Amino acid sequence: MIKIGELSKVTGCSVQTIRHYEKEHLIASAERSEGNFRLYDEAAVEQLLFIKHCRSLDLSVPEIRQLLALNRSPGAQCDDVNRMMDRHIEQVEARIQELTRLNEQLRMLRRSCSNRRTVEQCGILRNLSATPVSSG
Amino acid sequence: MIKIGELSKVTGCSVQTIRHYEKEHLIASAERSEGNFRLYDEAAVEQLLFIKHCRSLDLSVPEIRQLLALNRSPGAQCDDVNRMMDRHIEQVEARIQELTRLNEQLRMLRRSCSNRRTVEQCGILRNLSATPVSSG
DNA sequence: TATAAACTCTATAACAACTATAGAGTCAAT
DNA sequence: ATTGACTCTATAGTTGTTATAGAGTTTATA
Repeated sequence: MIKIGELSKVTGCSVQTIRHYEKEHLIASAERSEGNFRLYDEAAVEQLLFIKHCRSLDLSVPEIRQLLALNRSPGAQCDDVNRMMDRHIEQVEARIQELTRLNEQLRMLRRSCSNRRTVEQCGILRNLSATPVSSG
Repeated sequence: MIKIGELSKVTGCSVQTIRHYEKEHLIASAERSEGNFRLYDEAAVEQLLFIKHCRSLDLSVPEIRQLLALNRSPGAQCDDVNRMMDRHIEQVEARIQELTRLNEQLRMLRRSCSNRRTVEQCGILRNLSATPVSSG
C-alpha cells in the first residue's frame, strides 16, 4: 500500500488531482491509515492510469465516469462506448475546423500590418474595428 | 441613448456579458438614467463590436485590454500589436497540431472496436487500460 | 527526547469567460 | 392598481485542475 505522494509520482497525476478525482467519484474513496492518510494498492494505480489516458484524449470527467461504469459491467454491449467515441471524435474534428478558420482569419489580419507604423495606421486595429467577417 | 437590452440586440452580446465586460473594465462604466439604468451611445456599440470581433478570434480579455489601450494612444508604434498577433497565431497553430494528433489517436482507438461485442472484448476499453502512447 | 523536515489532511479560493439565478427595483401600458 | 417587460446587484455555477491556509502525522536527525 502506498500513500498519495507515491501514487502521484507513479502515475504523473498531481496529489490535488487525485484527491479531486476522489471527490468527483472517478476513483473510489481510498482506505485510510491510522493517521488518516490515504492508502492505495496496485488496482488504484491502474485505474488512475486509465483515467489519465482518457484525459489525455480530452474525454470529459462525465464521459470517463460512464466508461468506468461500462468497464465494471462486462456483460454490457459496447455500442455505448462506440457512440461516445464517435461523438467525441466529431467534437474534436469540429474544433479543428473552427481553429483552422480562425487561423486563416488571424493570418489575414496579421498581413494587414507591417512593423514600424504608428497604431493610427495599423491595419490590424483598423480591421478589428470593422464589422467581423461572417463565419460562413 | 439606448439601454442594455437594446445594446445586446444590436451587438449580439448577452446582457450579462456586457455587464461582465464593464466589471472587467473592458468597456467604460456606462452613464445611468434617473432610474439607474445603463445608457449607451453609438461609440459604445462600436467598442463592443471591436471586443466581440477580438473574442471571435479567441483573443483573451487581457489581450483585448492591451489592444484597446494601444488604440487609445495613437502615437505608439504598433510593434506590440504585431507581437501579440504573432504569439496568438502560434498558440492557435499549436492547439491545432495538438488536436490533430489527438484525433489520430482517437480514430485509431475507435477502429479497435466494432459494435455488438460485450465490453469484455471491447478493444477501446482494453486499449485505454494499457499504458498511454507517448506523445512524441 | 526534542524538533525539524517532509509529508498529509480538510476546506476554500483562484483560474477564464462567461451563464444562470434570486430578489428587488423601474417603467410603460392597461 | 396592476401586469409584464425590462433592469439592477450580488452571488453561485460551469470545467478540470492548481494554489493556499492552517492543522495534523510521520520520519529522520541532534
